[in-house]
Amino acid sequence: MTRRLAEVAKKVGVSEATVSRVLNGKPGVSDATREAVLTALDVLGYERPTQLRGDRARLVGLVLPELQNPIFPAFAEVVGGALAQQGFTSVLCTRTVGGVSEADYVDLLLQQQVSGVVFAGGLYAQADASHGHYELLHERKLPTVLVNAAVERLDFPQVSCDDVVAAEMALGHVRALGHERIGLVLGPKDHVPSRRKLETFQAEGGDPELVEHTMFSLEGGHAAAARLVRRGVTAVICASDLLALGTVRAARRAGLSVPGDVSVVGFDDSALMNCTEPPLTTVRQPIDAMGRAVVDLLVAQIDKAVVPADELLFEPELVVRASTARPRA
Amino acid sequence: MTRRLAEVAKKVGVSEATVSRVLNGKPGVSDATREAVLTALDVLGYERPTQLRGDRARLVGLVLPELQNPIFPAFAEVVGGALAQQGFTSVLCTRTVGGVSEADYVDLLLQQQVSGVVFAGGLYAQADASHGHYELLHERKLPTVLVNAAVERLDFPQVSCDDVVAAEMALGHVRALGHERIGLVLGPKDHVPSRRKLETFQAEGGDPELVEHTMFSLEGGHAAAARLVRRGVTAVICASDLLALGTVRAARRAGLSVPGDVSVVGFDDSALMNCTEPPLTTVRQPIDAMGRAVVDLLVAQIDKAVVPADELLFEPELVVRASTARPRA
DNA sequence: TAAGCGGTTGCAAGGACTTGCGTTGATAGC
DNA sequence: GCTATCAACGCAAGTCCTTGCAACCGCTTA
Repeated sequence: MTRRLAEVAKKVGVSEATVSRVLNGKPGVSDATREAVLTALDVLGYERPTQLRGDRARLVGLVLPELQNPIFPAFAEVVGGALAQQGFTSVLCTRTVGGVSEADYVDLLLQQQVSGVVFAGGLYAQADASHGHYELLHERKLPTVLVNAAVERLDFPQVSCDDVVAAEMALGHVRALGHERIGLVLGPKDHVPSRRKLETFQAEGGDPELVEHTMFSLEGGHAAAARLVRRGVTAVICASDLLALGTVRAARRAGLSVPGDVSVVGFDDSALMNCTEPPLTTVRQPIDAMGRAVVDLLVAQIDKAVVPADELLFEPELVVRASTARPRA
Repeated sequence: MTRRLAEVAKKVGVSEATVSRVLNGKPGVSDATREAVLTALDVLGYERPTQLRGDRARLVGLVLPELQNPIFPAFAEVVGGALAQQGFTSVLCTRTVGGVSEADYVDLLLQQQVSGVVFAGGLYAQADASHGHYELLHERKLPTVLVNAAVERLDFPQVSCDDVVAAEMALGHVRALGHERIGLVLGPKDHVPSRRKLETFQAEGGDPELVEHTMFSLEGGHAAAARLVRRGVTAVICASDLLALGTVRAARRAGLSVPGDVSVVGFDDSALMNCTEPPLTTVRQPIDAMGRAVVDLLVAQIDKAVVPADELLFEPELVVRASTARPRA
């Protein structure tokens, strides 16, 4: 970058002093000259100083694990919209196959000078995964909010859907219908919300033999539920709607009808779940309220307010549709 | 920023020379010292030079209009995954209610020094909207690919699903079943893919009286289809799966069955459309192939290759499920 | 133990950038 | 037509940053 000022000055036909003033936003330069200098800077391939790029860089990182499950795009829309109203722009980062790790995204977001970061259903949810990058955020004092999981050691504010209540609701619903042999399809073993649902399931007397862990996808649900169906469950509670749809498919593949032979309960109430066959009974996460809480917590931190590193628990809501019914007598 | 080097040097306990070397990425500094200097820089609130932020800033902007329609998150996953394999990180930008405009996103992405931009179903699709920001991209010679629309005046490479073939397939399918009174539910009037479908519909002898424009949402489809149903159509072709689901709902609200009384054809074949009631007959966009083509075109541009500003047309595929049938005699 | 060697760091000269001040030129007022 | 005024800009001194060179340190080798 030797002789940057000299080169630009020569190109524009002004003195180095003038170029220097433009680059530092100093007064005493006409608009026309300022514009000419900046243009020459771009033409010559130099980078403009940050403050001249307009300081609209009010960016917030939004880190999601995937986009397949419709709950994540839906959540991104809620949070993105609420942030936009506060004058922030959200940058959506998704881990994809063969893609970028969460730690990489944290590096990236730090480099981009984001004002804050929101993690939803990310690695942090997996208790066994590396947490080094969270500590990095903590050191840098970057405003952060975690959604639907807990990292106990770190002091981040958290927003979650109450998994205990969710599991109780689902279990209570199918038991009230008369089911006794009830299966549970969960995400990976180190996924905290799944772990919490499992604990509640067992505390409420659910059969630990009828619990399956799998990946969060329709196919994963299919495989896990197939095992449960073979063991004669009459109801299956799932940790996501996609798992529930996989469960419906597994039951049908086994020649059973839903809800005639097997009742299925989902979790999330993501979009279109009232258009499915059968319309899915599910436990709704209040993502609107949660999203707004996330943004409030984040903006408060950005405004230097002291935010307690508590976990805000939101009450889910049971949405009864047509995938659950009384068991066959 | 007076005495930056001196201040940092004093804090770390080294000479200004060493700090200078670190800031310029020069060799001859131990890793420990380098780290200490960078940490001090952060602590003192100075900004790291761009090249030290890891030159992994191989960012690509991915601008989508919304995330409600599952086709957009799906597309984002395909493109994001393919980009990740090439070592790029995608930044997903979504316009949301009360949110950021496409022009704002372009500014933002330029500021973040992205390597390229992909627009899908964005403003550019709307022929009447402002295109100033596309010209800006063109001036800066920033690699850009447009998906599913045309901006004739600008020389951007484009990747699209062939709307002519899509409309012919859908129309041919319902006509082969014996339908004659066929409605068409499209997006906004200035949405280019909708416009192309309309032209094909008319060229193939479709009735212009049975065409409705609406917003791209389930509710929009419901409202538009309700008007068509009142006019006695026996089949409805829709410009997206969400519109099709809205159409199914409108038909049922009118006391008609699908496909018994009304056949419905969607467009996109987004996820879960085989789980709906009824499973939706739809025209599949080959988003995998399209996504890979987008990435190829973009990476070629980034690698300074000359890419023709053509429109690559991808053939859609008719997926017949259970929302279409012969009309009642 | 001393010499050799490679990696790390400070010194200081030289170069790049900044800034106070003076000059220029345009405009307006007398 | 003359001059006061002021914005815009260049000059050059001063400040800050960069870099070649040499000193230093720890390690290996004779």
